[in-house]
Amino acid sequence: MSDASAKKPSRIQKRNRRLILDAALEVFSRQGFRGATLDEIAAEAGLSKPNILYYFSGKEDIHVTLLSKLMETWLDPLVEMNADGDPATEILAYVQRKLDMARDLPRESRLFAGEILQGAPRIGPELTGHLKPLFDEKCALISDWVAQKRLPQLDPQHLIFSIWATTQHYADFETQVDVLLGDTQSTHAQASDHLQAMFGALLKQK
Amino acid sequence: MSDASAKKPSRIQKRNRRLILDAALEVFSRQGFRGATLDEIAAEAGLSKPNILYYFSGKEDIHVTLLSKLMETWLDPLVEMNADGDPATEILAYVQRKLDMARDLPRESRLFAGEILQGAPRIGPELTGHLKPLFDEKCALISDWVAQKRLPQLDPQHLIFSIWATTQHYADFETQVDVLLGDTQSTHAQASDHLQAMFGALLKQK
DNA sequence: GTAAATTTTTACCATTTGGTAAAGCCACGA
DNA sequence: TCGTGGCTTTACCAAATGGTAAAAATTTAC
Repeated sequence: MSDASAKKPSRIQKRNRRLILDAALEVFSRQGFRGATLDEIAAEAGLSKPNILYYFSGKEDIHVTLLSKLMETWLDPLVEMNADGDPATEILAYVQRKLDMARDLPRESRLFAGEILQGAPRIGPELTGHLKPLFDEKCALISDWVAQKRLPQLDPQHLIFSIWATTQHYADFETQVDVLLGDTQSTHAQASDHLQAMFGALLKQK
Repeated sequence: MSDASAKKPSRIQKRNRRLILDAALEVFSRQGFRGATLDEIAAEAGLSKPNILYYFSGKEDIHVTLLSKLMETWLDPLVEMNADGDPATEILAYVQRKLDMARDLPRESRLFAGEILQGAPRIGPELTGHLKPLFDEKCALISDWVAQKRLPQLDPQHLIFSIWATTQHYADFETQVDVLLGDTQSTHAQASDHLQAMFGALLKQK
C-alpha cells in the first residue's frame, strides 16, 4: 500500500532538487545529454556528485525529469489558443506568447532543441503522446477557420512550424543573433514587430 | 623550406580523409562536439581510432575542419542574392535555395545548429569574420530596396533571421516534423508552398 | 537531550575516452 | 628482390566519467 513517492519532500529535499535541476538545465542546454557531466552539474549546483546521486538515480533521471517538467510549460501557449476568439488575433497572440517564452526561458528552449537535434532519444514518447494530439487539435481548429473563410487559404501544419521556428530561433541561435545585431538592447521589441508584421501579412491578406 | 601541407595528398589520403569527415559529420551532428567520441567516428568510418589520428591531429581538428568547409557552402545561397534582380523575386529565390539546402544537407545544418546552441565555442571567429560582413551587406541591400519603395517597409535583419529559422527548421527539427506529419512523402513541396506564400505575402503587400 | 532518520562527505571503482608509441604491413621503384 | 616510405594495427596509458559503499555529520521527532 505504501508508495515511494507518497512521502512529502522535506524543505531540504525541495531546495536541493531545485538547485540540481536548475544547474542541470544550464549544463544540459549547452552541452546536450552526452556532453554534460555530473561533475559539471554538481559544481554548478554547489553540491557534491554523490550528493546529487542521493536525490536522483542517475544522469538520465535528471534529464528526463527536466524534459517532463518542461513539456507542460512548453505546450501551454498553444493550449491557450482559443476557438472562440478572432482567428488572426488568436494566432498573433500565440506568436507573441511564444516569442516571450523564448526570451524568458532560453535554456528550456535550448534543452528542447538539443533533444530534438539528437533525434529525441529520451523524449520521443512525449512527442507522440502529448505534442501530437495537441498539434492535431490546433491544426484542425485552424483548418476550420480557413473553411469558414475567416482566414485565407494556408497550411496549418507548416504555419505552426514557422511560428515555432521563428520564435525559438531567438533563444536557440542567441549566440548568432548577438554577433549579427551587435549589442542592440531592443532585439525583443524588433523581433516582435517583425513577426507580428510577417504573420499579420499572411493571415490578413484578402 | 618544406611545408607540411605542400605535398599533394595521395589517393588513399583523399579517400580516408573523406571517409573520416563524412563519419564525423554524422556523429558530431547528432551528438555535438563533447557528446561525440572518436571510437564512434572510427566505427562509422570503418577505420581504427589510431588510424584516424594519423589523418587528423585530434578530435577538435576534425570538428574545426568540418565547420570551416561547411561555412562556404552555408553562405553560398545568400551570396547569390543579387542586387540586379527584382527584390521580391530575389528574396523568394533565396528562401527556396535555403529550403533545398536544408533538404539536401540536413547533417550540415544540424552540425551548425549544434555549434551555435553550444555558444559557438569553436566557430565564433568565423561568425564575425565571414558571416557578419555578408549579413551586413545583404541587409544594406534590402534596406536600399525598401528605400527605393521596391519593397514594403520591413526589418531586413529579422527578415533574414526568419528565413534561416523557417528553412533550417526542417533539417534541425526533422525528428519532430516527422512525428507530427506522419509519413507524408511531400513534406518538402508543402513546406516550399507555405514559405513562398508566407514570405510572398510579406514582400508583396502594398 | 537523545535516538532515529535524513543528509553529506570521503574514499573508492570499473569503464570510457582522447591520445601515443612502436611494431608490422604493403605498394612500388630500382 | 630488396629497401623505402607511406599506411595500419596492436598494445598501451593517464585522465575523466558515471556510479557505489559506508562512514560521518546533521536534522528531526519525541
